[in-house]
Amino acid sequence: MKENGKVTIYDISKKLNISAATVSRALNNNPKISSKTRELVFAAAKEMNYKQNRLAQALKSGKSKNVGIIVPYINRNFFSSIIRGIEEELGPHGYHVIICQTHEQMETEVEQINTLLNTQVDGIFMSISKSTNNIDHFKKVLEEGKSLIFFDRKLDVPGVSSVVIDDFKAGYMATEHLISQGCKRIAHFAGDLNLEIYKNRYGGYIKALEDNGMKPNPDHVFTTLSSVESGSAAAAKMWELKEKPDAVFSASDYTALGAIQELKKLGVNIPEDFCISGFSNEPFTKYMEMPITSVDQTPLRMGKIAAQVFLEQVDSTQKLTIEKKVVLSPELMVRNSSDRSLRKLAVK
Amino acid sequence: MKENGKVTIYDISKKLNISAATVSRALNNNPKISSKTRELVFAAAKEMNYKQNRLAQALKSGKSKNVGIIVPYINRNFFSSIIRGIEEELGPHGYHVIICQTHEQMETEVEQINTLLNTQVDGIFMSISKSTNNIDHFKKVLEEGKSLIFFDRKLDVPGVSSVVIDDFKAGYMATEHLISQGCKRIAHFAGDLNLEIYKNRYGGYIKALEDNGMKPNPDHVFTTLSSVESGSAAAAKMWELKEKPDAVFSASDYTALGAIQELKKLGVNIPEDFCISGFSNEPFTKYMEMPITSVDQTPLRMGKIAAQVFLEQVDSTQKLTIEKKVVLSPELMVRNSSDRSLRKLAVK
DNA sequence: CCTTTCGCTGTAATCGATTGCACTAAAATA
DNA sequence: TATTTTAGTGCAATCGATTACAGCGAAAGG
Repeated sequence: MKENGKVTIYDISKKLNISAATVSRALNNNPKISSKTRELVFAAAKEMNYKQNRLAQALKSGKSKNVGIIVPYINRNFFSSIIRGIEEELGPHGYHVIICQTHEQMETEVEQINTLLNTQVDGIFMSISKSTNNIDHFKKVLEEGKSLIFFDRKLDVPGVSSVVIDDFKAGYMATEHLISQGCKRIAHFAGDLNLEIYKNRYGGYIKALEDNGMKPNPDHVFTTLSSVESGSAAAAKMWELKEKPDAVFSASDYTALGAIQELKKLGVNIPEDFCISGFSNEPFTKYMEMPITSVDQTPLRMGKIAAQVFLEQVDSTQKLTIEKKVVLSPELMVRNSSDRSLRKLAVK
Repeated sequence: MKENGKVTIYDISKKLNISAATVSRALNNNPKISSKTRELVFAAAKEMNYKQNRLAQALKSGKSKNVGIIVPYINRNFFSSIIRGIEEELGPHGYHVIICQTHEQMETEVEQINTLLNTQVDGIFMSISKSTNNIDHFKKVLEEGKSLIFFDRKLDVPGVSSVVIDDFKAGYMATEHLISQGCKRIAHFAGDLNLEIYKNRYGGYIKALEDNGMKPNPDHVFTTLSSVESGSAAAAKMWELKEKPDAVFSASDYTALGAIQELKKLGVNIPEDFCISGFSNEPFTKYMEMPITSVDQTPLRMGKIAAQVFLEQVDSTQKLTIEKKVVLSPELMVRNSSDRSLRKLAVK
């Protein structure tokens, strides 16, 4: 009782002179147990401060009620918001979330998956690392009968569900918005085009131009890393062009910020002479003196929906692999960096 | 072998016609096993794709190799960075981190602690919620022989280690910096003074004033919530004073930002007429057009050190409760919102 | 040649909870 | 009264890995 905080059903059974099986059944509200016994057991359990050992239960049942989440880095607003969404949706169902980071290394990713499987998680949520180019480790998860769910960054693996935003549409929306502001020569700061998400943003950008009768200009597309420095460098290069763009759709908020800083130095008026849209709706975008237009990926919602997909899968009795692909609609947050209507109103 | 991805040491023992005990010993490199057998076992394990079941091992050993982390919200840069630090330090030692959120509710906090204990975590890291006013649930953790470590927001509980920054010193440093910039009437935007951290920041502020021969003025202290709105409201009120302050040390970056926005509206020149320092070094502070001076709490380091304290405790064979209190030094990030030296140089 | 020692392996219990099956008494039915 | 239900419990195996203890064969010592 006072030993080490370790009270088991055996301790209860001894005290009550009944079998451990009866105690277990009583605690689980098994209808075969008389209400009298049940009450005795509950009273004793409370008095002795009994706590169920979830490890033992997990071992017996084969369900640990733990899920793993693997992301490149935890402390990125986008990822931590998704994690929050998953936790909030799964917590009430008795699940705990175990967090892992890959640091963008596929090697680490493989390792993390292995140890999560060893730990007997009931499922794995993840966003693949930039360097991931092989899907064997994902297949292993499925072979063990666990569900695997990709969010945001994914690869096509049969049997794996995914929750992503429509990056193509996002690119399209952002570009079209810039067009609606009267911009005629729209540039693009692209990310790593090997990643599906960046490819799609780029694709949406191109399509929006074409649909509006504008000819995409390869000189207006700059490959960048997701950093402020990379953004200002690209902006500087962009401004050396003979035919200068009058807007940029950036696949990252950081490059958008870098561009703004650089263009201000160059004396460009935003949004009068140049409009900018970023991507991700990072917290800082709305706090700037010149708030930055950006695409919100609704990470909290993404996390919650990924969790719901998982719950559907574990609840379903059918063993056959269900594969669900959810594509969420992004939301364009129009702000000063691209909103000319505010200025026009002010002029009136 | 192909059943359900479930290969156990028994499967290996059958295939090799040896006992499971031998397999277990071989896998654990027990010196009593002949190297010949060991090699056979390793070969078979690899071939059959054996994976150790950490649940079973945890149940037997009483060590789950899991730790819990409880924070108000995961998706706050400060907390997610601490979590990252803990994960990076503990991961290589074979630990997994389980994340929980309290949403600032003590009731949830108690619940989370209970389920973490049920899950047999080896230790718990946490930052208490704002509403926590009772320490019974913390005592329970110690009674079960698990180590408990507070980071940042703590309460004094015997036997509980903690890793915090020196908020008093931080308040002192920030205030003294403002004084060094020539400010004479320094205000303070305080947080909830029931929390130790805010009380200490306030204390450091007062002491710095006194040490510099300035008389603290109660009218210059405003209680705020950690939000932009609260900051601008406080700034507006502040500007109604007859004796207007010429600087503010804000206990939150968000209120600092709100103040900057409000003061700009009022036509105040920063930092020429008014200096501002925030607190937490939120990512946005350095991205602003007017980057905000702020106190960096070095959350990554805080997480890593908390993890080290934990490791020391589990490694120590002595059962006696070790209690370690680590106080880290904050770092003041001086930026434009309070740095007049830049302007003076420019004038020259 | 017999006994002791050492090296290696097997047996069985254990961690804590769950559950199919068997069993006992009381209640219902014939 | 004899027999069948039924309600309520207990027994024992199980999940997978670990480990104290026992045991066995071979080499070493007497």
